[in-house]
Amino acid sequence: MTTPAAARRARQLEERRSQIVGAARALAETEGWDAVTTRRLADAIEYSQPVLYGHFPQGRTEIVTAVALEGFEELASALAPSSDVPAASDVERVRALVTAYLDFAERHPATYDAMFLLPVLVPFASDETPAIVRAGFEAIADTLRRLDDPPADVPTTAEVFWGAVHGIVALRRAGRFPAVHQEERIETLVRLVVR
Amino acid sequence: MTTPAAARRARQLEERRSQIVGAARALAETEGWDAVTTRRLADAIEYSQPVLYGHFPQGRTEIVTAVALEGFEELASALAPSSDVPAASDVERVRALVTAYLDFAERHPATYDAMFLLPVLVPFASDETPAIVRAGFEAIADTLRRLDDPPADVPTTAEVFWGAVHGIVALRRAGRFPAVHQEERIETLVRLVVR
DNA sequence: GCCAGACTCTAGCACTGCTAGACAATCGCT
DNA sequence: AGCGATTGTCTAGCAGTGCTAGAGTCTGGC
Repeated sequence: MTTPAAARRARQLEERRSQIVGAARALAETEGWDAVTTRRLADAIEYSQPVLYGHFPQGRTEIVTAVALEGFEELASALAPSSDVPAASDVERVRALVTAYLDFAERHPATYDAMFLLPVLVPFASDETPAIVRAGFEAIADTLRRLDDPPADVPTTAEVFWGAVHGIVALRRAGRFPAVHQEERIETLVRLVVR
Repeated sequence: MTTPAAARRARQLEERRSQIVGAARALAETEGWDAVTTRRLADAIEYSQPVLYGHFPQGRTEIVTAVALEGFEELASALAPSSDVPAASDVERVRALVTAYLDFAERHPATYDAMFLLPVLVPFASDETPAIVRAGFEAIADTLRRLDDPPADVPTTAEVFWGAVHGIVALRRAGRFPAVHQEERIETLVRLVVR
């Protein structure tokens, strides 16, 4: 019994939901997550604050979560191509993977923070972990599996490798690393995994 | 012209300063940094809020910074022993380093956050970087230099290695890693660096 | 014992996330 | 077409945050 009016309303609701997520992400990328307040989000969508809670009953955290999930989707598609370039060598494939990851983190720093730093309502490392979130991990594991001399324990190696790349992003972003020498770091990391 | 009274006052001031830092750290470790509010800190030292700003003009961030600096001191002494166990093998020394680092992070999670996650008033990767902050990095670099087959570019390798260990801490702490398999991760990481 | 200066507190500002309750627009029905 | 109930939205406000101006008290050196 979905009347046309109800269908239109549902569409408008979905529209506005993605407006909220879009505004949150844009605001976070331009001014940082501290600037993403419920009042500014309400201003951005030209509604009052309580409207936000109609879409996201868990409040601000749930909005951050929505941005994070968008990010996981984009990261997965950014990493996917790296694993199946048939003509490439091991080193080239791993380098492509690392570069794609670091590029994503650098291009969308706030989104990356939502994915890996901020408190978020996604169950990680659990049975209910969304498939999209796993996809990035799988891309890393796949690349490792295709090495000429693959590691004995691929999942653990993938975790450690992922940690290493994330560590570079995190320490770099927090200013703990100098801005220069990023290429050397990439090359060093690649050579740790494949040789 | 320091009168006895002035000397006593200076001592009391120093005393109270470390009370503030101690209270901040204890509160952060037991209830998380969100619980470290200026009001609760004022309660802890039994003074009113403005007193905090007498000691730390830059406010809360400066207090977090003080905790971070304490942490860097402790991390440096935790890592120092690993590099100069003379009878040990490469693998043993690197494993000792990684284990000491991970132990520190696990025992003082909030302090670790202050050091590597939270915004802080320490200039990293600069000429004014405090010596204590550099010390941890030097411990890692030293261990690498003593390998039977040391890497060509020790500083860069130290950065990447540090990033890898930090990545494991960060992803584990944020719940992005499963709680188990930590030993396997350590062993995998050690074997990436020395073989 | 007095008085300047150091010290501390109260009270308040502007902001945060979030929500109860009043109000208005809209929809489905007769 | 117009009624009634539902849905949607807003205003106003709560309790909390970091931080600070200004009033008041206490203390040390003369």
